[in-house]
Amino acid sequence: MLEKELNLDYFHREGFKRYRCKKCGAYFWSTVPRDNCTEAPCGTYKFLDVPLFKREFEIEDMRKYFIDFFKNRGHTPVRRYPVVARWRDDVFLVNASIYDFQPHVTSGLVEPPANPLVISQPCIRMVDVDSVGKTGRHLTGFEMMAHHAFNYPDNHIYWKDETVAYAIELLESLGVSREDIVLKEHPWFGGGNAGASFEVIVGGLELATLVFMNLRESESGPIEIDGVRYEEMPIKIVDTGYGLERFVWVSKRTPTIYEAIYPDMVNKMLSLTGIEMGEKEEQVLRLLARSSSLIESMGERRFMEYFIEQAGITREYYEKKIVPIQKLYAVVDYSRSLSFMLTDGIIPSNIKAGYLARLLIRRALKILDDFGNPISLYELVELHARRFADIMDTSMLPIIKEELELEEERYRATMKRGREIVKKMLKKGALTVDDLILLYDSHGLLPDVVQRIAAENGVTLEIPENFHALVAKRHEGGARKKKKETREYALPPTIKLYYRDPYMRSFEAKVIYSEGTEIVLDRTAFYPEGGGQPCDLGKIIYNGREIAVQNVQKYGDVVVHTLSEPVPEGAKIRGEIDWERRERLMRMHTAEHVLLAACRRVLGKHVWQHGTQKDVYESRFDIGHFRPISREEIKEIEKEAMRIITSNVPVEAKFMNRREAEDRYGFVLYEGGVPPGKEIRVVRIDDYDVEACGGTHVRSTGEIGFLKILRTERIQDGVSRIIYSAGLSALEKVQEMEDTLQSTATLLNAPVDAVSDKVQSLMEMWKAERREKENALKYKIGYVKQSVVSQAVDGRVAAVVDLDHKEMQKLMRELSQELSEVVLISKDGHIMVWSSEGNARELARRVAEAMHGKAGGRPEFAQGKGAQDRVNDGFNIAKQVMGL
RNA sequence: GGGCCGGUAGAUCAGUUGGAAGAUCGCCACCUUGGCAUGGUGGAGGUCGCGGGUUCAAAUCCCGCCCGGUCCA
Repeated sequence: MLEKELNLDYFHREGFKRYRCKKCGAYFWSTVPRDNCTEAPCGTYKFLDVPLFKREFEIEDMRKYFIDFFKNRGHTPVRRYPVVARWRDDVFLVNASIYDFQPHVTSGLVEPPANPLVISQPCIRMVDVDSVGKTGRHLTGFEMMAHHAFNYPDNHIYWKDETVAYAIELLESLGVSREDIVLKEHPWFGGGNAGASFEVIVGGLELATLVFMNLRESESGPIEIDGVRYEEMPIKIVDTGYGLERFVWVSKRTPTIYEAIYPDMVNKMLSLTGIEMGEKEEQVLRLLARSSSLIESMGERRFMEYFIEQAGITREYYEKKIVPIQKLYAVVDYSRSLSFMLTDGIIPSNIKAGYLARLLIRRALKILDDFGNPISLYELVELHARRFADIMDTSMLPIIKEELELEEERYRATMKRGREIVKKMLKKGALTVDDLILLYDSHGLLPDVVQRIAAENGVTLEIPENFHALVAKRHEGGARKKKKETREYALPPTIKLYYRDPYMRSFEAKVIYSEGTEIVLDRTAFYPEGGGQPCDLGKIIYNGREIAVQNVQKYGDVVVHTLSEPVPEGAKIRGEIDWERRERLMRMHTAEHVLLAACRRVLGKHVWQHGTQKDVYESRFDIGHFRPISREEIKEIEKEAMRIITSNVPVEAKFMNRREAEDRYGFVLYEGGVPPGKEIRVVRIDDYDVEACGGTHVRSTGEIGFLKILRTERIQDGVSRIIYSAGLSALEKVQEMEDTLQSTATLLNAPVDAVSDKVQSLMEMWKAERREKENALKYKIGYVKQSVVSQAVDGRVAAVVDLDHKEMQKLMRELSQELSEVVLISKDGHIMVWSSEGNARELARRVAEAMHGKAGGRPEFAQGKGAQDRVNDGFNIAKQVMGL
C-alpha cells in the first residue's frame, strides 16, 4: 500500500530511488544507492562526525529561520498554542502540532486559522520521561516546527510532492547535501486517523516526519491497518513535524542534544554541582548517544552491560561519573518542561494535567536532593522562563514560585511519611515485591527511595526489573467512557429567539415535528440546557389549552421540548416562559462571568474555570487554584464582584468568526469549554471578562444587583468550588442566614452580637457540669464498690448493681484490683465477669444462659447481656456455680 | 474518571482472633534550681471522620458517604 501511496513524481524528477534497508527491512528513498536506511541503529550518527549544516543555530535562530522559510513560500505564521490542551477532552497535553487543530479542524467542522500555515508548537511528551538524559536525545519538552496544509474538495492547497520538495529545499538551504537525506516510508496512525508518512533521516538522525493524513476510522471502511478499518476522508491534511531541538543539535554537533539547546543551563548546573565533564566524559557520552538507539531492542539492563564493555570503562566509572551527568541533563529538561506547563497555567495537583506537572516536579526534586540542592527548582524554572521569554509568559513567575514552594513542602511531607512507613514495615520483616508495589502505588515512594531507606536500616533489597510493568498490572481494567446521548433529526435548525432577544417572554411558533410528548418548533424562546445553565420551563398554549413544558434539550441545531401531553405536528402554538425562573438564571449566569473576573483579579490569572452548574437559588462554580481559598480572599472576591456590578457596565453577546475571536481575545475564550462551529458566540463584559458562551445574559452588570458567596469547598487537590447566589436569590440566602442567627440569639436569650460570647460561656458551663457529674459518678461507684466488697467471701462475690454498662466497667476495673472472682449483673441485664483464675468466660456463659442471653470474652474478663426480667435467675445461678 | 492506602488526645502514631481506649512529644500544676535548660511527680486533654448494618458486645467486621494521601488515564 505504501509503495503506491509514496511513489512520487518528485522522486523520479529529482533523482531519488527506492531501496530496502537490509537491517530493519523498511523501504526508503535516496539519491545514492544504500543497503541500509541510515537511521541509527541501522546506520550511525554521521552528523556528530562532520558538519552537515552551514552554520550553528541557537533555538531562536532556528525557529525564526524555519518560520521565515515557509512564510516566504506562502505560509501564514500562527501563534503557538498552550501546552495544556484545554480545547480537547481526550488528552491533557499537546503532543504534536496537529493537536492544535484536532478535533474540529481535522474533522472539517471548523476552518483552520490559516491555510497553509506554519507554526512552532511546544509539546510535552511524558512517555519519554525515563529516557531523558540516558539516551542523549530524548526530551520531555520540545518544540515541533510544522507546516500544515488542509486540502478540501473545493480548495486544494498542496499535497505529497510539494511537501517533500519543501523538506528537501529547507534542508538544502541549511547546507545539507542531498546525498545525506533519506526518506523512510512509514505507515502512520493515531487519534482515529491514519495515512502514509516519510521519516526524514539526516546523518542518521530523524529530523522530521511528513504525514499525509487522508484516512479516518470507520467500521465499514475498505482499508485495514493494524486490525483497524479506515475510510478515505474528504479532507486531506499535510501534517509535518520538524524537531527544533534536533535541528539545533545537528548544527552544533555537541555530545548530546542537551548541550546544544541550553548550554548555559548545563554549564551552570555543572559548576553548581561540581560534577566533572572532562574530555573522557564527553567521549563516553558521545558514544552513548550514538549507540543508545539499541536500548529499545536490548532492554536497558542488557544495553548498559554491552555499552560499558564497548566504551572500555568500568561499571564504577559509569555509575560515579556518567550517571550524575545524565541526572543533570534530566533535571534541566524536566525544569524546562515545567516552565512551559506552569507558565501556560497548569496547576500541580493529583489529577489530570496537574498530576503530570507534579510527576515532573517530584522527579526533579529527587534529583536536586541527590545533588544536595545547590539550586531550587523554582530558580531553575525561572531561568528557563527568562531564557525563553519570547515564548513563555514570565508574568506567571510569582505564582509559580508559590506553587513550587508548596509542592516542595508536600513532597517533603510525603517522603517523611514514607520513611516512617518503610521503617515500620522493616520491623515486621523483609520487604516483598508486593510491599514495594504498595509503597509506590499507595504512598508515592519509588523503589530506589525505599532501597535507600532500607539500606540506612541495614537491609538490602532487590528491585525487580519489571517493576513498572507490575504496577501497571494493578491498574488493568476499569477506564470506561460514558457517552452523552446523541440524536439526529432531519429537520432545519431551530430559530433561536432566546439569542435574538434574551428578554422575550412569549412567542408564536409552529410545531414542525411531534413524537409522543416531544415536539420541535420552527422557532423557540425556550433556552435548552447547556453550558451549565438549566433549561427554561413554562407553558405552551394550544387551542386555548395550557400545556406544561417540562424539559428542553438541544441536539445539534435542533431544540426539542418535552411536554406534559402531546401536541400534533403542524399545530400553531404560543409559548410562554416561566419568567421568574429564567430571570434568576440569567442573573446567575452573568454573575458567574463576573465572579470569574473577580477571582482572576484577586487570586491571579492562573485561575481557570473547571466546571459550573447554575441553578435558580444557588450555583456552583469550580476554579483551579493551588490552595484553598481563604476567608479573606472570599471577602475580597465578593467586593471585587460588587465593584463590577455597581459600575453597571454593558454585557455584550454576539456571534463572531472563531478565528477572529481567538485572534482578538486568545484562549481565555474557552474558560467554559470549547464550542464547535465556525461561528462562536462571544459574551463580553467590558474589559473584565470575555468567554465563548451560549447562555442567556442580562444586558448590564447592574441588573445582577447583588452577588454573595455562600461557601467554598475544596473538591480536589488544586480545585476549589465556590457556591454563590445572585440577585433576589442571593438576598433570600442572606435572609435565611440572618434568620438562623436571629433564632439562635432568641434561643440563647442574647442579642445577636453577643451570640458568640454567650455560646462560649455556655460551653464552659457545660464542661464544668460534666466534670461534676463525673465526680458524682466516682462517688457513686465508690459507694457501690464498698457494698460489693463487703459481701465478698474469700475474694469472691456475685452482685446485682444499679449501674449502666459504662459505669459497671469502671467499677469492675477497680474490683479486679482487690477481688479474685466477681460477677456483676446490672438491673437492665448486662453481665460482667472477672476471674483471676480464668473462669470468666464459662461463668459469664452460664449466667447469660440462665438469663436467656449470650456472653463471651477472654478467660479473665467476659461480658454479655441477658433479659432484663431474669436478672434474679442469673444472680442465683452465679451464686450456685460459685458455691456462695 | 478509576485503583490503592489512610482518618484514634493539640502533634506523631500503637491498638493482636470483635471483649476494660493507650504511648511519645507538647500543654498545665507542683517538686528540684539563685535563675534558666534538664530532671522528678501529678494532672488536664477522646462524638475512635460521619451515617447505617451484623452482634450480647464494634476503634476493630460489612455497606454508604465525607476528608486526606498516592498511583494510573
